[in-house]
Amino acid sequence: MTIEPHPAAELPAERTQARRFDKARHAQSAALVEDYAELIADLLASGGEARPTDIARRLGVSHATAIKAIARLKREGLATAKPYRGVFLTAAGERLAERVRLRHRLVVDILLALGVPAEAAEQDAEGIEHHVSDVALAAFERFLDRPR
Amino acid sequence: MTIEPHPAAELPAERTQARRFDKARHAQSAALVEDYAELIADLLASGGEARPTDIARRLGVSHATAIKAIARLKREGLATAKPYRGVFLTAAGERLAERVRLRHRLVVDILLALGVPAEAAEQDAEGIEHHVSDVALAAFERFLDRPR
DNA sequence: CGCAGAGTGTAGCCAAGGCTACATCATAGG
DNA sequence: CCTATGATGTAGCCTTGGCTACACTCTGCG
Repeated sequence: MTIEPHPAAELPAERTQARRFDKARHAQSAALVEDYAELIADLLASGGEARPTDIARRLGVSHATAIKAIARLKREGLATAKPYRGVFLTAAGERLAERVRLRHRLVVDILLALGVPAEAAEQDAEGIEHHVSDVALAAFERFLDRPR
Repeated sequence: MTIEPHPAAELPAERTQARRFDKARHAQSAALVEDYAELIADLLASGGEARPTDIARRLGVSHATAIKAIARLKREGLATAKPYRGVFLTAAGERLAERVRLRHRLVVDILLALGVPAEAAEQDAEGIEHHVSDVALAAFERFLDRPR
């Protein structure tokens, strides 16, 4: 019975921890949009075209799943797509993609700097990047700039 | 092997990337179980008791949600709980909790070593820890052991 | 020119992980 | 001892992100 059921006894530590988990859950929701934006930007840059099937194949999901996600990007004003034409990013979408791309690189570089093998670094970065705060990113940059 | 829609055109890079996303999605699913196991272990260690309501409050979810998750832990052989008694961990559950605890600490320590402020380190670790591979953890350990 | 087949889109299903609302249990105080 | 109240458990709903199945376009080639 460590916990008081009373009102005033709300431990701040408890609330802090709860808020942390809450943020982590929210980050998880943003991750999908970020991944799509980054991938679409990548496809547009390299191949010149971003088609739902390509996106789906790269992400390892069905094309239907990709199309649903693309619809979400459109709803959020990040992408545009007319039926049977490719997908494109709005200005906001490109800004997001760029931020994500930079963050991804930075996370990979940090992992490499810590001695993580390249393949593992790429793999882990895919999951980690969505949970790195701006504050941490800034720290990463400082760390890489000023080498050991 | 999975289904090739068209034989020769399957780029390995594409499959590699798809597999990475797939792993990240799987990690996300394991995260919930890990968080609960760690928290239950923590409550048992400090308070001596892990009650659904406490768990829910700490994680910032409703007690019903916590109870559902606890049921999952039971299904997976990680926890035991009899109605209206607290929750306990099986041997497997404790092993998991211990691994998670160590990993959490290691991630926080790495973030601190990189110059991330303490509060941000704790926050970010909550999300990051579930995506750090064993290979990366080993690298983190080496990095911390041999100080710059 | 027309059509086969790949690409695209739609519909409907599922599981997971949230929630609220309600019902049941356990227990501490009066 | 018995009841009020907080803790616990159950039911049912919602949303998200997967999937398959099916229908519709587009287009290159015969």
